[in-house]
Amino acid sequence: MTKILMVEDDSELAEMLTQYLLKFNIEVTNFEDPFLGLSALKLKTYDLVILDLTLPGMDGLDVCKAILENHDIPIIISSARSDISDKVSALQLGADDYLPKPYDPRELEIRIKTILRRFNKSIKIKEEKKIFVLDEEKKTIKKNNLVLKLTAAEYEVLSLFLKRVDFIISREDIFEHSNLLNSDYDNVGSLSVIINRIRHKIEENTKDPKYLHTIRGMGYKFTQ
Amino acid sequence: MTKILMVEDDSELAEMLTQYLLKFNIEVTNFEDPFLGLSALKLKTYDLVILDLTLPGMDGLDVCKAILENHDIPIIISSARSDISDKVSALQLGADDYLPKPYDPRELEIRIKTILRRFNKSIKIKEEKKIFVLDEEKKTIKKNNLVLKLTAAEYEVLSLFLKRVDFIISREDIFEHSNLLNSDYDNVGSLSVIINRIRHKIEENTKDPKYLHTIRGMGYKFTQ
DNA sequence: AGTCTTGTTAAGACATGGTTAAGATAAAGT
DNA sequence: ACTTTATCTTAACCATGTCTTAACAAGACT
Repeated sequence: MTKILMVEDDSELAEMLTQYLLKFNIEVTNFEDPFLGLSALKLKTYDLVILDLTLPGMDGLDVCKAILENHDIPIIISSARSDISDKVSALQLGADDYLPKPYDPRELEIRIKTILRRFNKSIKIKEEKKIFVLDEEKKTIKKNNLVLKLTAAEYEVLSLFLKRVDFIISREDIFEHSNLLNSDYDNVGSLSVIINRIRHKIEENTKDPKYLHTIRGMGYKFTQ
Repeated sequence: MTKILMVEDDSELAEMLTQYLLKFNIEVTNFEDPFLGLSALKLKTYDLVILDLTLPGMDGLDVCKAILENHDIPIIISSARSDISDKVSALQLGADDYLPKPYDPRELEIRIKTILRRFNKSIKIKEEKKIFVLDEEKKTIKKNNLVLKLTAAEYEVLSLFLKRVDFIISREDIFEHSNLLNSDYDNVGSLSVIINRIRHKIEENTKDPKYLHTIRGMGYKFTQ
């Protein structure tokens, strides 16, 4: 379920939006006071913030700034002020979208989804730092920036896996693509020995491999 | 090319708009009679509908409703009636925009583009909402973006269900389409065991399945 | 000779698919 | 409402084929 923190002093509007977004499995928690909202952000994890700029007696842009400084979370600014400069400064500050009031709840819904999709992708990219790096020129494979000590045959096999991450590779395929290994398709036994040796060099727990998986009846599969 | 179906009884206005939009690679087909328009919608695929509310002798809102009930297509309402309640009910009904006549063709053009962009996005969101995704190349099935740990037989069966979502599949069919399972049509018992094992891997509550349903006397049915 | 690498073998660990039987559930009959 | 019957579920168990792995042998290179 998507959790949204809203800062909106118009409680009627807040209630309406909460009800509307609930239909799309989006849970909204509203805070009429921006400082309460800020402290709530520290206590719970939210996916997105909807922030009303036209707050009584204070500058919403300052709140926006405070949130961005302390949290890595997307923000949608909504505002009754039709001042174009507000829009510009909000986006410059790092807000993800700007909705001039009044707006259609569906519009808000769509923007939320768009932003979350975008945001989740960028999170994925962050996580996608590769653990294993193949250098074909130097004929080395690094794990966490450390060069693995591999024999020629082990390198051949592991590099094949690295070139086809997430794909199932049959034992036959491995023999075909490796000129080192004795290409008798019969000696499947020797391959599992090599796999075993690779595992001992790259896995923490050989019995429950994290990277080099056995796909029974089909072959092996490497996952980063 | 974008195809638009228009329902407008002012043929002069219709012709003007058609000419104008053609410049932007938008093809407009106009129907002066809304019922002709409705049946045309069933025959051809359009990207968007522009509907005039002020139709002679009938309520345009009913037409709007009829379209929305039968088609997943964005609608722009145009109307000479400056009644605010018309606008509200049109949008509540599910129309995407409301243009009071008279309007600038350029305005129409911008709205069309905005709506189509938005609509395409929301279609994408729908697609991304698929909980189960089958990757036949990698031989994996993901639930909520997480690869399920399935045995060969389990994969065979579940992938068959994913290819025929919402259809009832008989036990016999499952045996026919799976080369893994012992194809004695007698050992139906083993199949329910496999189904049971799949359920344990994909359902939260095995006793009350959300996805893999039993259709007593007929077989099973998978629902996303 | 000594070290390193690859292949062979065999024991046994393991996963998987099938079997069974008891129990749960739903539909039909009374 | 109740019993009966057919159907489906599910846990436990087993047979089987597959995979792992240690130990050793053979060869290659230094």
